[in-house]
Amino acid sequence: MKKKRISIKDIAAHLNISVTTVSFVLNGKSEEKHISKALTEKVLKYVQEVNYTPNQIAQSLRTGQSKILVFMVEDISNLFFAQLARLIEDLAYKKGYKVLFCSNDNDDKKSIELINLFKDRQVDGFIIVPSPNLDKTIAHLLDENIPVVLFDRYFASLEANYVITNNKAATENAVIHLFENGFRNIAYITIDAIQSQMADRLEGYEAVVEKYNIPNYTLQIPFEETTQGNSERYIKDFMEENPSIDSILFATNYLTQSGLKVIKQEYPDLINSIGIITFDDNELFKTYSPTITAVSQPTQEMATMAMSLILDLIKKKDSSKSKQTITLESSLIVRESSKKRN
Amino acid sequence: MKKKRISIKDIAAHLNISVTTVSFVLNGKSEEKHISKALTEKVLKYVQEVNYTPNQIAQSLRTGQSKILVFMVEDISNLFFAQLARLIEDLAYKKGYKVLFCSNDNDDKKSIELINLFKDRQVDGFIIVPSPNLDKTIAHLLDENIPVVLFDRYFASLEANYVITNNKAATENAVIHLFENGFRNIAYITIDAIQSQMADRLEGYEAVVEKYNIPNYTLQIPFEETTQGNSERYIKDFMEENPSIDSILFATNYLTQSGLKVIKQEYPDLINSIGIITFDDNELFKTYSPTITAVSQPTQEMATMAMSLILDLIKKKDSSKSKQTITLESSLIVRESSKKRN
DNA sequence: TTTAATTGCTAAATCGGTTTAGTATCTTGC
DNA sequence: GCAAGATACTAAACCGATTTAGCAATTAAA
Repeated sequence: MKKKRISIKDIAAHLNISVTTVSFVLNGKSEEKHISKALTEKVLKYVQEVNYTPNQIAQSLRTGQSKILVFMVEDISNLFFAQLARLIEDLAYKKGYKVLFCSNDNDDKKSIELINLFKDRQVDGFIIVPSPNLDKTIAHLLDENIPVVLFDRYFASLEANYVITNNKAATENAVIHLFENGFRNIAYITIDAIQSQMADRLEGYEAVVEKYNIPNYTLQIPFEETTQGNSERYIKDFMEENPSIDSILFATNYLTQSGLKVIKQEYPDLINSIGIITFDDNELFKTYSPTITAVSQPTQEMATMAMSLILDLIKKKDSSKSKQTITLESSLIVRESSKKRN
Repeated sequence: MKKKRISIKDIAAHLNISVTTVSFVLNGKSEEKHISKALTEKVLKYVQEVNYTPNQIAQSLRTGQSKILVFMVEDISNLFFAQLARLIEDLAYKKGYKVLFCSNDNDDKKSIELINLFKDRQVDGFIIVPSPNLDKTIAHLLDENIPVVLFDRYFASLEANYVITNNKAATENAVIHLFENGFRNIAYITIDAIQSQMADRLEGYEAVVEKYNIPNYTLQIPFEETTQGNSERYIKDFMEENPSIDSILFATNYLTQSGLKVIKQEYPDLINSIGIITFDDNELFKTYSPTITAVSQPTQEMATMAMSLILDLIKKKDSSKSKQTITLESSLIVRESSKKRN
């Protein structure tokens, strides 16, 4: 019933030659290894005929290369990461790699566990959206000469390859845009994470607010609270305490969702006048009422650069060389929500 | 510099015992294999000390088990699938499995390629959202006794395990709901796929329309057109040709997005009166204006059942037994968009 | 007291490939 | 005519685990 897979040995046996020869032919080393044209053809023909493909597990064991990459994100069900996952997937498959996706929930313990799991699988490289204190673990990986590219955030303390966006400029532009559209009481709602991407975004906001000498309304929600669905309570209280707010910049897409919910429930009329800018675009924002202005990160380039870096690292196995750091620019997709309306 | 991973051989050498013994101890077979308590302890202690974990590639090669599952969806960047991916991921990791996600774009050729890639990796099981004509390929997998669970759709022609939702009932309920809320010219916008989930949804719509003796407005957009961003043109033309339509049921979440865009652009006032129901809920629908009524599929149960089925199949290696088929019920999340307004 | 069973441990085969280090034959160059 | 080099191919080691078969010493049963 259960016909077992055909192996290289079966092929060798059937053709009455050695497995070595078959292996050489299959790996395109016929010429280099002086396998005759005739025999090469014969092998190739038979391989085709029986539809043989090598067992990658065996290949991996011998070569140490698994042709598997890991893309570790905060949460694969977050649209931003899901979109990136798709882009990375396509790029990787084109290069003969498969991708293991995983979600670390921005949790260090989970990240470390996952990384160890994957090391045991001898994955060829990691593209990691690191949790807050993962620098030590990443450093270990680098010590072991394992290809790693950090993504979306980096560690100032750690010399590593990374692909990020210019988060400070992004929030600066967003706040300036609100200011230029007449908003003067611009709130910034973010999470309390000390991670680079959030620190940079906050810095951008604070810089502009200070420069224009307008009030600083910052709400930093503890990250754990956001995952437990408590963001709305925080935002509600914040808005209650600061009734003068005329606009809000949300630092992440899930905070925007919570914010919109609070506005809908508590201040239904406000949606028509309050300034809103969100991080990370969403197709639905194009038709929302009002349409929502968004900071759009260049996902395609981010994915392309990350893949390019990781493949480079895999190629030259000594990754202790100089590190590459890539910073891409986000763009502000201006829609109705960031302009004075009515 | 590059300190290589420690292997079972190193451990055996250091403790002056055989690799066999170490392997037995590590696999908890000390008792069964009569390894003394003392030696067992010693091995365990040293293993702990050097922080050894077995090379899974080698393990896989020997045992034929990779502890990897494949979750093949249409498009991992589609929120519906991304959410499912996350659920499946969590369930799988809890059971010691990793998950390779991949997107087949509902394309048969791509599906087949992917499946072959994964067979070479000796993955332990497949959870597949199959492309239209994948039945033959799936049948081959079943012949080879490889665990497969179909997901979201199935093949009438194929006896296989699957987890789906009751799509016919879902559209029936949606159309009935619109009817009961006073809508009489209910359009149904779908793709032209002949796949079970779409066929069933269409059937549900047609059944109710016929029963209530109201006009049938069906738009079937070719699937390829949707992926190329041409849905909007189709919808626009459709609405132009059928000005009497007072409500629309969208068969997929991306069609809803296109539909909303057309309404926004071409008939901006219509959004306040037209009846709308979408397949697959989205957090933003809760705050949209109007809030959008959605057919919500029970993602958590779907994931749970799929994992449960696939693990069952893996356990009892002879999967030629009777097939399990699971049909879950969707729920209609009623919001403003499906009621008469103004 | 002898045989059988149990205890404690290990050598070697195996999974399915890749790669190193050959061997044997055939060409060349001089 | 003979050494050197090229040609055509292969045996065996290896990757790192699991597993089978079996050996030697001890204990239990007859």
